[in-house]
Amino acid sequence: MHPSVVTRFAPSPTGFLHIGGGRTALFNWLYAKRHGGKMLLRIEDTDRERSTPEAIEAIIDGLKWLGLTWDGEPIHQFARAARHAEVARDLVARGHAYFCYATQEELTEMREKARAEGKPMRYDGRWRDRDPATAPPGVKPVIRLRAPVEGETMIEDMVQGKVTWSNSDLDDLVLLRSDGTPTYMLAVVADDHDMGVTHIIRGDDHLTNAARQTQIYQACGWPAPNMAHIPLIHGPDGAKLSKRHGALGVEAYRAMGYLPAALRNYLVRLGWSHGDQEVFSTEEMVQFFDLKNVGRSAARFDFAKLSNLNGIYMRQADDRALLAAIEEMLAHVEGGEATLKALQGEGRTRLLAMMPGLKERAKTLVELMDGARFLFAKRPLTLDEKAAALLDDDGRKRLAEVVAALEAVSDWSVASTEAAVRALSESTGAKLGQLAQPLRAALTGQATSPGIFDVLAVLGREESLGRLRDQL
RNA sequence: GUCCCGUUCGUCUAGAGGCCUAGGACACCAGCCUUUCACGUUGGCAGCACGGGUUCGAAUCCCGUACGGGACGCCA
Repeated sequence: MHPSVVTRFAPSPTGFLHIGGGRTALFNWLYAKRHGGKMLLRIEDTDRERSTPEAIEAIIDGLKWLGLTWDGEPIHQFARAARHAEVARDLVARGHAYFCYATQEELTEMREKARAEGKPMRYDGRWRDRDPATAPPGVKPVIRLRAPVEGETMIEDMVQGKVTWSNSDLDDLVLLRSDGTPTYMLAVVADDHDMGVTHIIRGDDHLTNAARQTQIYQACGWPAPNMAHIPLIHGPDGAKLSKRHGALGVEAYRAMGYLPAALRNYLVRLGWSHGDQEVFSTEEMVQFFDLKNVGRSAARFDFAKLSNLNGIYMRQADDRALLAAIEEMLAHVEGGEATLKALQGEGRTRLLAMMPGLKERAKTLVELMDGARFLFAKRPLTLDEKAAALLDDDGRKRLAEVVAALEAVSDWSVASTEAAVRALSESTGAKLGQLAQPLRAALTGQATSPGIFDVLAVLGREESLGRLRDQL
């Protein structure tokens, strides 16, 4: 165990926080918490063309919603450009890097030639040992790493194990662009070093980068942090998660009515396991999380399992907390304002009262609100197909009997209405279901709902009887 | 194409040579419970990619094949 663990989540602000990034953040957060360390947040915005303030905001918003916190202020990588350039120049001064004047055309040529020969694309090192005095006029150079040409580069990855590359497969990468800005490779190494990062936990799409970054660490004379390359999350079709495959931002999951705790639980089990345990409180996750139990193969995203977990979390949730989550969801969903408005006053009271019955029957907050629609509906209700079928001639006849029985009830409650309907069932010989279903249809406009006597109680005597008479 | 990584039920996974007649969860199917739907509960279906080794013994170790994925930028 390390005395003080420092992890970091380092997204590039070119879009929202997608689900894979969310899991990477979660793993970093858990690992830091588990070891009593810190998780830093670094915005990798050195790509000035594609980085946007909106994306930064979306990422931060996403992390907050997911309940993942970081220590200190977010670090903006671009702000450290001067430091990066300094590291690059120092490397040149010490002979570990050099100026390269090759043009884009020359590079393209090299790439095509390599492809034609079936070799990996690599810069041929034409400026590696050339005298900068022979540089063509007017060409601004880049700084490239003078990478070792012989031997191997090896990393001891905490998830992938020992991984080695032949140095002959790795070329002299660019550290500093011709405009003086750092490349990702340089910036990452310099920042992780300067920030005191002890553990780099990131997607395994960075595995090959790890080799090149290791070479930079070596050139700088810095010890490389521990690394853990976690497998990616794939779409349902097994291919890389892309926008086309529904690589949604975490805020999309909020809008779909998932609870952050459920999403965290789902995400942590993608690639990580603790025996047969499926449901983890946040405390348990922190207590048990370990890189040792992270697998090496990619996982597919499965909405069915997420929904199942979400249902479990919803059923366990406190009614008021659920209401708060619903309001947060509505604030982020199109057309949510209208429902939000309906949740003032009476509507709010009704929803809260009906919550135990509703949360039992929904897997997402959206489903829950769908099932709650009848609470806000105005008379006369429009019936859906199944409800209409329940109120055929026979159904209406029974409904009339039920109405008569209920009209006799004065102290309106779950118990009293149930007693009245049960008594009717006994005296007429009708099964309870034969009375309850028409009742449900008339009261809710649907064939399914929470317990019908609960509905009666929540709606109240006047509204209930009104809705029933509307259907006679 | 080159390099790297992977492959246990449809999906997520347990499994560190005998405890495996391969376990759990989701999904699916059937039964029970029941005023509907859910919940709960009982049972069922279903998997070690393939081929060679090593070993008394392999899902577990080694090699190969196939398939999948990732990376090959003056993007991150």
